[in-house]
Parts: sequence; C-alpha cells; structure tokens
Amino acid sequence: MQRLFCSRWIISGVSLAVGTGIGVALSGASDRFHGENNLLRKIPVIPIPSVNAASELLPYPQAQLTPSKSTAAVKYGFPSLSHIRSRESHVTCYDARNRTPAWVIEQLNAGTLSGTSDRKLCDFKEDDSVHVYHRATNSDYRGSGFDRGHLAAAANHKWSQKAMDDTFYLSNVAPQNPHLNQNAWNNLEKYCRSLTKHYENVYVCSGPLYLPRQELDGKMYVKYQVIGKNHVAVPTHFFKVVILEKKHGEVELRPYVMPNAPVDEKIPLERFLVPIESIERASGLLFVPNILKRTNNLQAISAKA
DNA sequence: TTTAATGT
Repeated sequence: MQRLFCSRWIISGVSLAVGTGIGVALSGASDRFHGENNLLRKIPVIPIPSVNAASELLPYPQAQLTPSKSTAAVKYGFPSLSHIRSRESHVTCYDARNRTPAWVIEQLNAGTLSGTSDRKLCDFKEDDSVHVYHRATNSDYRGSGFDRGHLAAAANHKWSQKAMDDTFYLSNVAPQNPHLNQNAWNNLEKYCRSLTKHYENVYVCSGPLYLPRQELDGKMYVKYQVIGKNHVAVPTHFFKVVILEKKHGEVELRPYVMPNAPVDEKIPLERFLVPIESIERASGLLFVPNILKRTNNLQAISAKA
C-alpha cells in the first residue's frame, strides 16, 4: 500500500499535527484594517443571522432561552456558515479556502444509472451560490494542465438531465491529473456503477486529500499547487468511500485512495483500498459514524496488502 | 463507454 502512495507520502494521522506558524502568518493583518486601503470595508461579510441563531446551533436547549456572551459575539455575523449544498444528483460540502468540494456524496442504483441524459448537453459552470471570492471558474482550469475532475460522476446520473447538469457545477469539481481522471479514476467510477448490480444501493462519497510528505529537511509539509486567478487548490490525492447496502440492511465499506498523478490502470483497484480510519484522520471527516466499522473485514485485507 | 481539453 505504501508504495502506491509514493514512498514519502504519509497518510497516518500522527503526521497531521498543525504547525504553530499560523499565528506568525496572521500577525500584522490587523494593521491593514486601519491603513489607507480600509481593507475592512472590502472584506466579504456573510449576511448577519439573528443573534439567536448561534444558540440554535448549540446542542444545549437552555442556550435558546437565554442569549449568552457567545451569542453576542456574533452580532456582526459568522465568518462562515455551513457550506452544504443539496443538488439534484448529490449533496456537497464546499471548501471555500481551497475552492473545491470538501466532500460530495451521491446515491447510485439501477434507477440513477439509466436514462437518456446526454453529457454533450452539459457545460461546466461556476457555482453562483458560492461567494465570488471563493468561487472556482472555468478560466482557473483553462491551460492549467489539469482536468476538471467530477467528484459525483456525470454518468452516475443518467436518470435526469437536470441531475447530470448539476454534476457540472465547479463546486463538484477539483483539479485532477488528466491521466488519472481518464483512466484509473474513471475505472473506479465504472466499478462503483457495476456494484449496483449486486447491491440495492451504492452510496459514494468522494473528495480531495492534502497529505503531508517529508521534504529534504526531514520535516513534514503539506504542499500543493494552486491554479488560476482564484488559486484553486490541486489535491495531492483523492478518496472515494463506497458504502454498500445489502438487502438485509447490512452495510459494507470500501475506502479507496489514489494519488493525483498518473496511475497505471493495470493495477487492480483493490490495491487502492485503505483503512477507513486513514481517510478520516487525513480529511477531518467521519464516515457513517453510526455503524461499526472495526468489524469490516476489508480493513484486514488492506492492512495485509 | 466514459473521461476530458482543444480548436473552430
């Protein structure tokens, strides 16, 4: 398994500690607020919800009755809100900092795969629901050397032209190595579709990863390219967590990771299986938290690989 | 077949 990630890529959670440099990087920013440019006026502000909205987000019922100091703190708005979007074909959580999805989840079955929807009628499009400061555009990708790689695949949603159209929002897209996109990753997507022949429902959650690697000084760094005027982040890897629902309610997980680089499509897909925990640690996400994952025998298989 | 980008 290690070899498939390149020898120096590390996916273990131990290596994911955040450095202390961020305080240094941000110091001095406040001076700019008072400078001639009056930057504060240019800062995008998310519409201010009611002050009580903060208490509505808290899991403590009493907070709704008595606004506290912390609710007063957001008098001028939350710097961010949930970036979850519901589309015809998928649900996505947008990563505004990286201008890509954080994750995209979709449901596949025999029904979603059949229909007359035509990919030729679709065009990649900006997601207007994302603030212009955080939005990826087609021009960011043009000439970058990267494909606009779907996370929820177009061919998974032939059941409705609208559903297929929705997969072409750039909020469902990340910069992907063209060879990977058109070969090994495409094969993984086809494999997911084929699984609908054997399972009632196939849920697929896909997203980018930014894995740390050791540089020449022996220290760990997360390094990734950004493309275009909007600095769209180029993930180092992609994950795909396949959740298989059997007839009797039994659930099986198949978690895959591929590097965002050419991958020989002769390598069997099973070789890209990883423990679900490694994706969870690296991504900050948790998958199907309400089922027992430790009993998943596929983990044992990937651990042996 | 499904992925895309590129050039018109």
